[in-house]
Amino acid sequence: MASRAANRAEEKVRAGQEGRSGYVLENQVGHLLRRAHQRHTAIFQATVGDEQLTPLQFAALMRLSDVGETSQNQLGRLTAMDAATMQGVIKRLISRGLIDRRPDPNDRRRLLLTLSAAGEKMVDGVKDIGFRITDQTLEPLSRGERETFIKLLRRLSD
Amino acid sequence: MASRAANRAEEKVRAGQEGRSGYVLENQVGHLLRRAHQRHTAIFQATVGDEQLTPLQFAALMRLSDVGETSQNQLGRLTAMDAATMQGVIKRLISRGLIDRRPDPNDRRRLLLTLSAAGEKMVDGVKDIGFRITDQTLEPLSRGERETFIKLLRRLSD
DNA sequence: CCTTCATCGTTCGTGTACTAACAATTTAGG
DNA sequence: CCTAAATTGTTAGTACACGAACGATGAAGG
Repeated sequence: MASRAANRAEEKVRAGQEGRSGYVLENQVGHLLRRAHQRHTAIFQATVGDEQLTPLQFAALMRLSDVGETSQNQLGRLTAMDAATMQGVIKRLISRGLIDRRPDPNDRRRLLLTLSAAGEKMVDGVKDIGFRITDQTLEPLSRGERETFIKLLRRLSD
Repeated sequence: MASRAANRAEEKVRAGQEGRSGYVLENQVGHLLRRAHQRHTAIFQATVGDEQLTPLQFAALMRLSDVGETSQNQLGRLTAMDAATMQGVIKRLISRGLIDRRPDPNDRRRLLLTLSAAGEKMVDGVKDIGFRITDQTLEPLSRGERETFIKLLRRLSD
């Protein structure tokens, strides 16, 4: 085993007690948001299973299915992704044949995105999985708590 | 301007209405967690200012200040970081002279970490900033709502 | 017109985040 | 005691995340 001193510190930390600094990481929103997001990502990966979609790829596909044809930047805005991030996500989806891209005839700066046939099929297949993932993530809360939580969380994410 | 159709879709999405898929991204916890985390990170960067610390570097320093000397993996457990992630965070903190590292005399696999003098000074300087960041992140909520939110969030992050 | 300003998509650099594999240890069990 | 299992830290690979800078284009104004 490690050192006894370190173990004592670890137990103290697990119990949420403060150390020298008076700064308890477990009480800070940032830390909790990060951990909750980590947990959700793990659930996502496990539930989405064989489809091998990441959360962002999933969001982009669902959104594209909703709005039809759009430009890359616009899809980024609709999914809260940076233009640089979007670029990578789209690149991977195109290379997997789930999205088609063509130049906008009315604006030569733009690239218009649409779901390919395979993309449409993918969306149909995973739509329900999305709800299951949300359910599993919220599983520790009661029905009423879930509503409260979502309502508050939404106000912290605008 | 872009196409009218795309704009109509964008407005619809902003209003939280559903599209073809019946899957409203804005109602899914994962998406909201991601956005709230994004917002927090932005607040963190803006508030921490000149110190140039990232959230993870901040967490590692505060934790190390609490527990004193520990190994890398153990510090990772105490801050909810993967061993591979921890490795990178520590590498950067060492290269900035905020952390010292020495081999554990009782276990030759381990590396023991401590705050350097500069690290101690950094911790003293940024401790208060941490609370200010938490406050600013929770600013959209009332005092009672904040408590509720943290309590629920903690249950979703274990 | 034509010049200023904004937008589009890309690339680079830095920093999470996690899986998988690895060599070097240490620990546990027979 | 000795082998099998677990732990420690590292690396490689993939995927977000964002600031900053870029060239190309488009829009608005005088």
